Amino acid sequence: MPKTDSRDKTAKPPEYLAPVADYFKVLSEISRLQILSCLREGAMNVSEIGEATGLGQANLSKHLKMLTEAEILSRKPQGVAVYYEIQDPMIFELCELVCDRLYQRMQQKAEKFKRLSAFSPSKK
Amino acid sequence: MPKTDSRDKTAKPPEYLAPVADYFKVLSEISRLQILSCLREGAMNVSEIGEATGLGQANLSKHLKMLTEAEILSRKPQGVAVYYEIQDPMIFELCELVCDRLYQRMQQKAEKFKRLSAFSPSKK
DNA sequence: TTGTTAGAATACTATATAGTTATATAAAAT
DNA sequence: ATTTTATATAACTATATAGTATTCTAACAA
Repeated sequence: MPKTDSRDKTAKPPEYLAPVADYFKVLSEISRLQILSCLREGAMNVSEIGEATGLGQANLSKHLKMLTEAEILSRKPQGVAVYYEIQDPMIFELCELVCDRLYQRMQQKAEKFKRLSAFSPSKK
Repeated sequence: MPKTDSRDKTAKPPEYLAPVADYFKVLSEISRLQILSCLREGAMNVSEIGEATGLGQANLSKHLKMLTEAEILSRKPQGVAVYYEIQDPMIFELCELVCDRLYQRMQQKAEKFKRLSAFSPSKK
């Protein structure tokens, strides 16, 4: 019996990955991150979000729909206005993880640059 | 002096959100998640990844390039083959957070369905 | 009722990108 | 040197989607 690599080299079927990919896709657009960013402070109605982000009305409406369907935001009509608020704060965990990591990387690159740059005094 | 809402209603400038959006975008495609999924077990070369995922060679090569440029994978040529491996395991934290949450939601929906479905005995 | 306002929906355009085919490169084998 | 093999790159097509202009709906106000 030939000794073979015991790892499962077959990837998981893509169907199971689709919901995860879809979730990340919602978070992969600047406009939607802008919306989430300004809703951190609490609920806002569409007009307010529009002012805060500078997004056009129809465009904003579409993004809000996506975020709501992803169950990231919840939708609360109040008279003629509609308030949106964060329904799942986990997104901020995700964003912070990514932000922190990107920051670390920048720091590391800056450090490396400092150590190796041509005009720094070389360490002896 | 009018008492105004003290919240900062101005969203952060989009430039600062772009790197975060870009990062999530890398994780927002099934094919790339497939690649990451099968690299959990350790380094693999391109052919192996191709077999495991069923992705076409050129397509796979492009995805690997993206993942490498995002500093998620690292690239190790070995003779004529090129091995890729996870460089930043943080992605698995992210994926797990999302997976767990999606699972919770499904469970909650199942529970709700069970409690409310027309043919269950109604609680007295 | 009529008008006004907030938000959603529709239709359209422009751009980005996943996948594919074909070609290029470069290491190893002959 | 030539061939073979592994990977990368370039060119192309097809699809998805962000943004915008426009229309629709529904709540409230006059």
